[in-house]
Amino acid sequence: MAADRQTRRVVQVCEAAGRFIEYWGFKAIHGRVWTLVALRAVPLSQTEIAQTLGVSRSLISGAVAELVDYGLLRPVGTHRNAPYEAVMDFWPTIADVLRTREWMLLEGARVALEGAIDEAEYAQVTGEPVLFDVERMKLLLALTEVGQSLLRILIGMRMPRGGERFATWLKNASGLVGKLRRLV
Amino acid sequence: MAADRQTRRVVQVCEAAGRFIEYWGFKAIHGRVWTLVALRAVPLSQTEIAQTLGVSRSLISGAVAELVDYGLLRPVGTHRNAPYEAVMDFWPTIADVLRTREWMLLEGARVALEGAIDEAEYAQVTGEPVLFDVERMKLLLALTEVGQSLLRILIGMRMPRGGERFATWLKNASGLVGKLRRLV
DNA sequence: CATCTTGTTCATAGATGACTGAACAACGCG
DNA sequence: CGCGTTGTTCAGTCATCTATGAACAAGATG
Repeated sequence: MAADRQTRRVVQVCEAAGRFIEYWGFKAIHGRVWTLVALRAVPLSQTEIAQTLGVSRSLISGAVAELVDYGLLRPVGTHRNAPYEAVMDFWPTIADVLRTREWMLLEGARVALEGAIDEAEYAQVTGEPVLFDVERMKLLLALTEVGQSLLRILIGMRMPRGGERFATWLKNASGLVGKLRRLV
Repeated sequence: MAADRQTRRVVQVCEAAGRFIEYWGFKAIHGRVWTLVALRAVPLSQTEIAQTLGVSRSLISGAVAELVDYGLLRPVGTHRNAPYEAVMDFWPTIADVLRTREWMLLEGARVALEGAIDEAEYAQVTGEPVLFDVERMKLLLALTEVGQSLLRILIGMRMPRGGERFATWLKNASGLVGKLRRLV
């Protein structure tokens, strides 16, 4: 049946999206669920999602709750079993993840580096043996700071307001990449 | 003892680097080992690395072999137990990882999307019911293409040749981030 | 009210991956 | 040639994470 063929193709897309997003700190199931709901023309119930993706309802239950929490899925209607639709402008969520997780990682490295540099320079003045390369530590420190600058820029990127946000944002991003090519 | 204090600080840096790099497709142990060897002023034997980081020699053996394979560590001397020094310009390795892994992920998504779009458009012409939103599929397809353009740019970024490559590259990157801020 | 469907919770199975320790191999050195 | 040191290999442990199915709760529907 033609509908089956369409569904099979889209499930393949969902799985590709899941694999992709798995690298970016989310779970694969998040990518699969969001993609399916985003691409399906009508709002979907959890049972439909589970059947289409071929996984258990319990797995979907948790994943949907988390996606709603992230602001990437939204129930359409108020009653208990309201079906879900996808929120298309996912940039705020990405930015949030960048802010919390990646920032913490960089900040942790930066603080540790500063501590190590202080310790080594203290040894330098007191004439004790310096075991580590202070120059390189300072280079790595500068690297974390460049990373944090870059993160700040990405976090600050605003989604355009108004109707078809995602399409507009995509056009923006595309133009930006073009300019970037000329810079490099 | 002062040397102990320095070492403890640096091990903290190694652990922070490990946590950070874990998000980027490498193993945490790679980050820890490379950072330690990079920051230590003299080449290190595997035994020293294991003792300093507080892990088994077997773990270090595998990690070092992989890092040498990546081109991030290099034995200094030719004899069997030659100690290791760090290769500082790691950009070629990052670019390689981006090329292989991230590219494959994007490419998989792109191919799956094209298949799904074809299937849906075929249903459209034959007058069969179209279950999915072709417009959104095309938007996601455009997104993968923007992603691939960005990847191509990053992969193409060349490390400067000559003496202190890492410092120069860092300066380049820093300037680039500054320009990027003005673009956004 | 009884029943059916839908979503949630939880204990658990299964897979994956990091890490260890012991056994082993390859030297350098007395 | 033994002996000690260093690196490698491998089986097995432990923790983590995904996913399941059964039991349960909350409505809808008859």
